[in-house]
Amino acid sequence: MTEPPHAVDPVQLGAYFALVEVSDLLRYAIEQQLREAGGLTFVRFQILMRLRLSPTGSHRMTDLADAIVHSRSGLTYQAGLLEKAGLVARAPSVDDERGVTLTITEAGRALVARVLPGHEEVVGQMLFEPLSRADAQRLADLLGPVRDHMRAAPPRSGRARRRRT
Amino acid sequence: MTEPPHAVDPVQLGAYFALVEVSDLLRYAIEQQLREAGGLTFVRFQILMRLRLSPTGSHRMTDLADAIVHSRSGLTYQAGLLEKAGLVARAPSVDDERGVTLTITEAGRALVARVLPGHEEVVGQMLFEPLSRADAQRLADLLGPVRDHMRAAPPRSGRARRRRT
DNA sequence: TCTACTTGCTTCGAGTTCGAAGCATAGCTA
DNA sequence: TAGCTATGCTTCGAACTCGAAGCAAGTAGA
Repeated sequence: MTEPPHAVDPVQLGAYFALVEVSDLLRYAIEQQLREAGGLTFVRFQILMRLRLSPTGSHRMTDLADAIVHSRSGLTYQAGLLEKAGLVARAPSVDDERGVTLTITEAGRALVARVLPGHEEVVGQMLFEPLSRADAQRLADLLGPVRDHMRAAPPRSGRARRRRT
Repeated sequence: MTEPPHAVDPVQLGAYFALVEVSDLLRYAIEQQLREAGGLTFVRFQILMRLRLSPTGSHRMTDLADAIVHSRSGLTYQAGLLEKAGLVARAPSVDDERGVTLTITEAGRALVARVLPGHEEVVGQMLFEPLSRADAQRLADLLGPVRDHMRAAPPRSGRARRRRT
């Protein structure tokens, strides 16, 4: 006799609830700050950040969608808005005519530079004020492997993972 | 001379990014399961769960909105859907004529009972498979205080917190 | 190289979210 | 108790999200 495969015990339940609440509250606070500071949403901010962190300042649409855990159609929409605002440039990918490569513009970099300090302040206050440096390290050590596991594992047993459209 | 008040160091950044990714990936997996198992969204599931966990099976709208970190207008919308589906009942609060109390119905309880095993399985697989029991305890111990801090603290220095509408 | 399958992105429609504004009830202060 | 402010919820419009379907370009096998 073995245990049911993936029952959730009370401790796990507490961790799960706390995780959901913390991420929702954090996201809400972040959205407020970004909106006041630069008229950005969190999704758009994440796109700009990912582009900015890239050495080339660019990413393919699909890679970006996976990175920020967003549907491809939703990313198309957001890319359109960012392009219209002059914050990114869209161009067909060089090696694959189907692909679209997004590149952050100077205006995009400037906007990120403008909102980033306030963003860090919110994250610092909301998430890290109650955590010591060692706590932050522990949190990263716990969640890093979880993220890798989630990215690797097929979400439902057996069946193939459907990619988002 | 003191440090900048809330700069984010690389370790914190890693924890922050992992937290955002983990919660997004988890939410996506949960949404899939709930939809397949019972035509529910995560928001509706959270509402039903909160009601079910209450001794009375009821909650006021505002309390519910705060609990699940949702706008009041959004909750009104969802409550309407749940009521139409016969999963909750809406009634004016007894002690405050303005208030609305949501109560889970038997059909609501039945639906929760039906989708909960699969839900726990997804959470167990996605979130807790890479974590030992001690890890889960550590995660809860880290995130619990963070949640309490977020719920207590005014999000922006000085200014009064605007409540969601 | 023709055909069939895959992949990358966009378009589309339906559903969901939010904040602002509106309305009704409560509560407080003079 | 009259009037002011605060609170609880809903309505409304605009914005955003998703999956399905569609189209174009790559890829692999005969």
